[in-house]
Amino acid sequence: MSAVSMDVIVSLCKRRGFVFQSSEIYGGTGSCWDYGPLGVELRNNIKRIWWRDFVHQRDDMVGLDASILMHPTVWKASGHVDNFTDPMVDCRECKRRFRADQAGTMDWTHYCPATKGNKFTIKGGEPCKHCGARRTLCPECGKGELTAPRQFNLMFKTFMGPVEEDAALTYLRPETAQGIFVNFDNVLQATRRKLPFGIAQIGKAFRNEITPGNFIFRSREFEQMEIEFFVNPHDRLEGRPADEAWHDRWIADCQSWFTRYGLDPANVKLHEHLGDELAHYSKRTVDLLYRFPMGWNELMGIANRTDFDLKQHAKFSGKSLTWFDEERKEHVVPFVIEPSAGVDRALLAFLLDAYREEEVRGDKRVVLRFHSELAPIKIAVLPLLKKRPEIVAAGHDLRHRLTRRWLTLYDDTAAIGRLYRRQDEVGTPYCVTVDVKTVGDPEKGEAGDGKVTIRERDTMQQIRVPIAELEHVFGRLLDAGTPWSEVAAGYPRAEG
RNA sequence: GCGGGAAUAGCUCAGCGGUAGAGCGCCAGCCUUCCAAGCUGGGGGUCGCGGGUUCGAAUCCCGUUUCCCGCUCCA
Repeated sequence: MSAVSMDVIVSLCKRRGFVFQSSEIYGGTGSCWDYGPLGVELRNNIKRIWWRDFVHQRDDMVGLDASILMHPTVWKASGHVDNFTDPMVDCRECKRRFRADQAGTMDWTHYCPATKGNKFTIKGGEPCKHCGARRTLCPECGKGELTAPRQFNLMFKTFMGPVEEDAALTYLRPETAQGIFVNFDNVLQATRRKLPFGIAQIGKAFRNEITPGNFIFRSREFEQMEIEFFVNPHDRLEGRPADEAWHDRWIADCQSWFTRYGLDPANVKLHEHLGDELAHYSKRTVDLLYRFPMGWNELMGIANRTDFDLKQHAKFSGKSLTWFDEERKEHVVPFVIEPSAGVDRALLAFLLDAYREEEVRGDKRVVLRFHSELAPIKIAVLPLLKKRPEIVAAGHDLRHRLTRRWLTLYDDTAAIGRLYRRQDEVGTPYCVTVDVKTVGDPEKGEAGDGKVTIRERDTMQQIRVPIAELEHVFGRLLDAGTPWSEVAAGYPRAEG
């Protein structure tokens, strides 16, 4: 289990402006959430580094931003209209709920009239050996009748066109993937790519989940970061079919991405989908699970979708969706490896994993130990004394200079200890403090030394740095990723 | 959908028939030269919503909405 409960995180998120419940003044809704001033920064940081690491810094990836509303046939071709549903039945007695398609094949409990009502558990869809009856009642309790199957379609219907009766019925996309598949040929033509290559997209998706909940873990409107990586299945790589080898590479890359930005490896594990769990299109799917407060749950999935989607769209559209292999002189329908991550789930995992309660001089300190790339605010400029106009002016000046490169905040509304704790609680990695020595004291005829104190969040160590070197120092810390200990070693410690 | 719990200040909660409270946080001022110090003052809630009972309802009753936990489900 994560060390922190969900309630504590939900409360912190609201109090400090990370996440608000949608439409809260109207009573709210558990299936949608709004990101506040800090939440939107955190969220943008996650998306930015994901895009940077998986799109910009690789030479086999390009990006895409497809529209949310698409031609309705897309969803017929993809299988969502037919398959993105779960007919459910409920037992009237024991209230358990089953998927209608599974209820008939489950082991079932039977009170056999031929044996004076003895209780048997009978395999799968088989009849009773004694009386020959087949299951008619609840497979679990054997007593209750089942309700008629109810259809849940998890896609949001909507109408394209202002007059509802005349408008085309379509759907809010339930995944961003299809926008990539239908643009496969466009991207291929526009970028002259060769296999293997990938197309990435970040965007909103919508699902009418039966049971939304667990804060932002499962909501009806969420954002995905998806990659469709196209591979020639006839190629061999590392002695294996290329799609299988690439699948393993992507699993490893995704896992290390999450741990690189802060998730404790002990809180992350892989889950291999077996048999029934596999989606209808998938050859193999591996989930990356995170240890959320409610248990191990899916952070992202990495699926081998084979050539299913491109073939479906070729069939429904009548367009050829192939890549021409110059070496083998043949048209190939690529296989697709799909790493699909949820922005909101990533954000939640990073938040949970960063959260610490520490004891400092007998007081509790709440600190979010975000990776500095994730931290919403990178630097806080704090004056030690706010009644000295020179200090305040110097602080504002620093703030404006630094914020050209890093999101920086100025705060002078409390004593320094409280200001530090406020920044700790939202994960700001560095604070810069301006004091009397910085600006000097004209009354005593003392000149300022032009130095400020930098305080690091996790160690609470402080160093004294000339203002002229601040941008260089933060460049090393925040852009180059130089460890604090190494940077701090070059400057005198300030008293704490 | 089912079962259970809950809804009172920004947060955590007390109050359970008789003028809405505490702690923390927030704001202003005083003080203060580096880790939630102190003092003074302040803002902020028609007690989820709608009915009912009552002289009087945050409190009792009914309904409703939302949230949480469990079942179920999850590309």
